[in-house]
Amino acid sequence: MINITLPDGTIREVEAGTTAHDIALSISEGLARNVLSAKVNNEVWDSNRPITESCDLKLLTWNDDDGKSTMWHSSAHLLAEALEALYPGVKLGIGPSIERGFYYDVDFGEISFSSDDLQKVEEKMKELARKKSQYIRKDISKKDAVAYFTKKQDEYKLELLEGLDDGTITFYTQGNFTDLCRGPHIPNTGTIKAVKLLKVAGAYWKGDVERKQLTRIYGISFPKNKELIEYLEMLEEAEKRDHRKLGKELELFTFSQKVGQGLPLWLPKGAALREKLESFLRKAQVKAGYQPVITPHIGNKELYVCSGHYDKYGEDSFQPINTPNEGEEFYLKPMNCPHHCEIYKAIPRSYKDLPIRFAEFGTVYRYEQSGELHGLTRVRGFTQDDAHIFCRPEQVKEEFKKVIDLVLYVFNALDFTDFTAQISLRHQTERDKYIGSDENWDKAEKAIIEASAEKGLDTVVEYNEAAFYGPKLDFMVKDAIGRTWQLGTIQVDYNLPERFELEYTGSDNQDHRPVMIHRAPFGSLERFVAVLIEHCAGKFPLWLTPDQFTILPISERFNEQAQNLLISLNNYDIRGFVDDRNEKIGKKIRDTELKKVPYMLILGEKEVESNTVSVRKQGEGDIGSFTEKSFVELINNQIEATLAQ
RNA sequence: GCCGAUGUAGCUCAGUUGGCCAGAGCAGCUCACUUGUAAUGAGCAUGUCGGGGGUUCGAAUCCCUCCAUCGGCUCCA
Repeated sequence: MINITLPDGTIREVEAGTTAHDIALSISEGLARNVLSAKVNNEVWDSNRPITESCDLKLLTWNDDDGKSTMWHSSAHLLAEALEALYPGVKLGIGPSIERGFYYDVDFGEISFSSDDLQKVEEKMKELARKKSQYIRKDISKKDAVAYFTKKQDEYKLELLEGLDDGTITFYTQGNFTDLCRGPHIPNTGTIKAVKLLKVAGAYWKGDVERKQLTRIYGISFPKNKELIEYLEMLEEAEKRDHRKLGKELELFTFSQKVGQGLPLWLPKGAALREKLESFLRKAQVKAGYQPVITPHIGNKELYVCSGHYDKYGEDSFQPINTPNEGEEFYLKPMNCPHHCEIYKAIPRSYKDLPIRFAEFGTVYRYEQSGELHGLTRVRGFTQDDAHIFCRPEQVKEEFKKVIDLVLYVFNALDFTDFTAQISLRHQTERDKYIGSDENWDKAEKAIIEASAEKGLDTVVEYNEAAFYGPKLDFMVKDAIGRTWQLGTIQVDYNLPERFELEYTGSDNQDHRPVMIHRAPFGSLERFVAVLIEHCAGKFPLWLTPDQFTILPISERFNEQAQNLLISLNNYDIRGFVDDRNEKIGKKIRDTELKKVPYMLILGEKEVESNTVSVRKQGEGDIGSFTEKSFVELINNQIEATLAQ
C-alpha cells in the first residue's frame, strides 16, 4: 500500500499501481471525466499512469494551466496524426503546447502547404478525435527508437534522439500515430471537442537561422465548442482594437514608404495625445526630483565604442554618418545613456549630490530587421521616456521605491490596473557571465526584492533573466482583453559607470563609483501609445484624448455661436472643435460617435435662447443641458478624479 | 534577414479561361434643403490596378525582379 496526499491535506491509502484517474473516480465520476492529467510530486503525469510510490497528488483539469497544456500537447499529436494521414511521408519536427494553444513544425518536402489547406486538416483532426483513441505511453530503448525513426526516415526525430539518454525515452501512440515524446497526455482524443487551426508560418528548425525552415501550423483546442467560439470572438475583438487600424481611423499616426520603413509620422491628433503623455510624465518627474537634460540625435563612434554598444550592435545599426574629416564617424544614437554618462562627467560629483536623476524624452534609432517591424510596437525610430539615476550603492533601494511609485502613478492614470512585476536576477550558479562585483549584485538584488515587497507589488522572480550588466524589474501589464504586455522597466547597471569611469567623491575623500539605474515607465512612447490604443479600444481617458468634445450646431445658422462657444471653452484649457458641416444633426452625431470623441455639445435655437448646451456622452446618449461653466466643471472633475493621488 | 500570403480610388472591397474608355459603397467636391440626438437628396470628380522589366496583336489578370504590408521564425542595447 502507498499513501497519496491530496492538495487539501487528506491522505489516501491505496494499492501501488493505482492511477490518478482511479483516485478521481473515487471522488466523483464527473471529476474523473474532467481530469486531463495529474501532478505527481510536482511533475505532470498521465492520469492513467500507475503510481507506484507514496506521493503528493494534484488532479489537473481544464481549470489548471498544466491541464490546458496537456490537452494542447495532445492536440499537437492529433494534428500530426491528421497530417500523416493526409500527407504521407511528411517529416515532423516538434509539436509542443504554447501559452495559447499548440503548434507542430512540419517538413512537407516538395509539397507546398498554405493556409487554404488548414480547413481540410482541421476536419481530419475532428474525425480522428471522435474515435476517442487512447494515448498510450511506452518505454523504449534508444536503439529501438532510432530504428523506428530510421525506418520512417525522419531525420528531425533522429536528431532529437541523439540528445537523449537510453532508459529515459518514451513513445506515445494514439490511433495510427506514434511520436517520440516525454508526455504527458490526456487519456484519449475524445476530450478534444473543438479544434481550430489558426495560421501557418515558417520556423527555423531548432530556432537556428542557419538550419532548414519548417512549416509551423498553429492551432488551439477546447473541451467545449462554446469556449472555442468565445476564443474566436476574443480574437475578433483584438482585431477591432488593433492600433494600426485605429491609428489610421482616428488619424493618430501614419507610415510612408517615402519617409522609410518603421519610421512613424505622428498626425496632429496623435501628436496632441503624445504631447499630453509627455507633459504628464514631465510634471510627475519634476516632482520626483528629476532634472531634464537634452542630448543630440547623433554621437561620435568613440562614444559607442566606450559604452560597448558599438561592439555589440555596430554591424546591425544604421550605417555611420561620415564627415569631410577622414576617419570621423558619427552614429544615430541608439541609446541615451552614454550621452547622460557624459553629462554626469561634465562636473565633479560629491556624495552629497547623489542621487542625480537625468531625464530626457530621447529619440533613438535602431536598425531593426525588416521582418520585425510592426505598427508602432516595433519601429526603427522611437522616443524613450528615459532617465538615468546615478546613486550610491546604498541608495539603490530607496531609488527603486521612488521609481515604483512613479510607475504606479502612471499606470493608474491610464487605467492599467492588472499587472505583475517581474524581478529578473542572475543565474543561480553561473556567475561569471555578469559584470560587477558579487557584493554589489547581492546588494542590488536584495534592494529590488525588498523595494518591491515594501511597495506591495505582486511579483514573480525569474533567475537567469537579468541583463549582463545588472538585475532588473519589469512591469507586465494585462490589457482590457487579457493580453500581457511588458511596459515599464527599471534596470540596475554596473557596466556603464565602469566603462565611462564615473566617479564621485565620498565622505572619506576617496573616489567611488556610482551605481546607475535606467528606468522608463512607458518604455517607448510609440509602443506605449500602441498598447494604450488597444487597451482602451481608442476611447482614451478624458485628460488624454486629443478632442474632448465636439460642438454640433443644429444648422448653419448657429455656426457663429458655436465658434464663440469654442473660443470660450478653449480659455478653460479644454480641447475640442466645431462640426460646422452642412449636415443634419443625426449625421453629425453618428460621425462624432465613430470618432470616439467623449462629449458632444448640441447647439440650436433652444440652447442659444437659454444660454446652455445639450450634452451627449459618447456611447451613452443625452445627459441633459449644461451651462458653459457646469460643462467645464463636469470635465475638470472627471479629469481630477483620474489624475488625483 | 528567412518562410508563406497579400498589394486595384483617401478607406473597405468587386473585377483572372488575358480583350469594349477598370467598377461599387463610404469619404471628397458642387447644389438644394436649414435641419433636434447614430447616415437628407441630387449631381460631379476620383486611379501611373505597388515600382520596374518581360511574354503577347493585346496584361490589373501570365512570367521575372524590386519595394511595401500582413502572419510567424530569428533578433530586440
